[in-house]
Amino acid sequence: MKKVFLKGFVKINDNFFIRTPCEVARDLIGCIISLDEKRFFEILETEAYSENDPASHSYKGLKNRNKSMFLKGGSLYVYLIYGVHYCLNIVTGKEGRGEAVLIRSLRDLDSNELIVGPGKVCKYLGINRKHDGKSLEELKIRIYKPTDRHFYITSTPRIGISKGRELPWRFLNSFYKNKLPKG
DNA sequence: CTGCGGATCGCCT
DNA sequence: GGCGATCCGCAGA
Repeated sequence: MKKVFLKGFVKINDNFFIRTPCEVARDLIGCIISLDEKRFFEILETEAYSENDPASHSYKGLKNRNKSMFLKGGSLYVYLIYGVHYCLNIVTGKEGRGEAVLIRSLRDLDSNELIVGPGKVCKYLGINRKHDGKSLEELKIRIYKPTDRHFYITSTPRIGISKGRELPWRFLNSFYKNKLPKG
């Protein structure tokens, strides 16, 4: 049992994801995520995407490829990028909003290893197309929130996009700033 | 029906 | 810093 990591953390409640993607993305920094209650990861870096946002997959409305992004908050939107890597998003807001938060990097609480980049995040967590459209609840994925923050949060433009650069919708734990991509 | 391009990564120079 | 890998939904014809 690695529950020792959860001292000072509480399980998030159902309404956590029923907020704007920016609020959720910011609030996820410093949270602990676990798929199996064996391995625990601190979320270091996230990005917010919304429907009225040219960088977002939901920008042009509901399509077959982005339909999971329009599910209710707490659902997963997992897509394959460049035919090679998966990217993990957690949907926010009410059903039909087309908003989500991309998980960009983690810290393995066992090894202290940093897992930097959304493709690597999915590789480490074992996230793939089978997770797309499922909810955190049905997958038994737990997220815990710190009761007190002991770090600062930086926001920057998002990584790897051509449109929507002016929006500071990337959030990261300032302590790891120089180990993460520049914004 | 076809061609394009993407919320990336790792290896090469 | 540049490029190739490798998939597939969608825009355009």
